[in-house]
Amino acid sequence: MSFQEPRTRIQIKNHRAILDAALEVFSQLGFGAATLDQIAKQAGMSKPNLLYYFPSKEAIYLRLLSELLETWLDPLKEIDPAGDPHDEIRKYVRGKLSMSREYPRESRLFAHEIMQGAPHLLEKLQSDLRQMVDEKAAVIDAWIAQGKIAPLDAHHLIFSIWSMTQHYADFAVQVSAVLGPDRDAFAEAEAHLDAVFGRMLRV
Amino acid sequence: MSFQEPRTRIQIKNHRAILDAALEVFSQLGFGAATLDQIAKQAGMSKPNLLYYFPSKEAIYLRLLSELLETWLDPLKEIDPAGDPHDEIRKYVRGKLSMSREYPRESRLFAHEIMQGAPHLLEKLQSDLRQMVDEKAAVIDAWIAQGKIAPLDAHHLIFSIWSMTQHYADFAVQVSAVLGPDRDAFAEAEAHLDAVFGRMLRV
DNA sequence: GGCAGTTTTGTCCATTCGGTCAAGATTTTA
DNA sequence: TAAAATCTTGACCGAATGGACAAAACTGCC
Repeated sequence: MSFQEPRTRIQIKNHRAILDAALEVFSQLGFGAATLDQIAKQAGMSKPNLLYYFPSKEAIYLRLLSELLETWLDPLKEIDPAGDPHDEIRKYVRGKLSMSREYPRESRLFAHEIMQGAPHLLEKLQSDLRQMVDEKAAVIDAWIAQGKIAPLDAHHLIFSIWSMTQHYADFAVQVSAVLGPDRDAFAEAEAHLDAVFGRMLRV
Repeated sequence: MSFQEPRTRIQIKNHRAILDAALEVFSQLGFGAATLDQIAKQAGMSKPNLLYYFPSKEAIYLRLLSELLETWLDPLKEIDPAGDPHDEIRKYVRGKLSMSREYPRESRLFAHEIMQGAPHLLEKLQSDLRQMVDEKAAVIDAWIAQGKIAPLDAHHLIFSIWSMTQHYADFAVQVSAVLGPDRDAFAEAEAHLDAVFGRMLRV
């Protein structure tokens, strides 16, 4: 038996432990290379017990993905067409960078899924994500038409924000290898990205 | 028996076929999730035959990685301290974007390795890569000190170039899902990045 | 304290994994 | 053309994998 909705105290605790452990393992190895034994060990329980709460490895993965996509889109939704263009975009950049710092595992899980061709997510990307991006790109285009920010391709501007911010989560190992152990990558990144987007958007 | 250096015509052909097939499979699934059967099938030969040319799965992977790192660093090496700062940096950006377009599999292979903690590459990153980046960052800092380009953190500027260009290879599926099938992501990216770095570097 | 329901795990299973080996097929060489 | 060297593969191995199952341990309730 497995559970659509955890009810008892124990179920809630173990559900959380499993999803957290699975996030840890999947985000490092990707779906294919991760094993149930690793996840069970990380969650501090036996493999059969883990399968008492979730019907399969894929079910755990899908649960993580579906929870993730919403969280991932939230900062984009908050871009306010009525706000100050520079503030709104820089707020979005800061929000995405914060997510890379606070939720690097989620970022890497997402990156693994995309790099493998997004087998479980492609449809959502083509519908939900595309619609949201188109909508916000239209807002940016309107700001450009009003001369409030510099003329840039709105879709690619969004890609640039995604890539520069997620880089600090997905490639954290490389970043710290290059910067050395004494520099605070995220603190520096915040100042850097503030400067970069300030220059980029100024008319 | 396996071969340090392929000699005969057949060895050369099969070596190439195996490395190409392995690149295809590893770049999509990462090392752990890829299987020798998949690689052998992709290379059009039996698994034992594949293992006649390489001693192990890891040996194939390591060969790919070691060839890759040099290729990957080459464009950075070509930044010329004596050249025009704007030209040199924009040439580098264009070079990296071209590599994402022409060698997306190599880009994704590298990304997989880094995201898993760079188990086979960490030392090289901390020595070779770090040294090369420090060297070129010093060149950029000198340009900034001379007032030739805008004052930005040189290391993070390099990270920004890496992330924005590699994004079009590593997240190609997402990019095309968002842009739709009719837009040419790479052509647009070239114009976009030209505009972005033009604005970013202008004093 | 005892009973029903819940939670946990030891044991097992079929499949797939990376890799071996010996025998056969093919190519090269003399 | 025939021996020598190279190339190829079917059959196989032990280990690890995702998952099944039934028995045991634990929990909450009367």
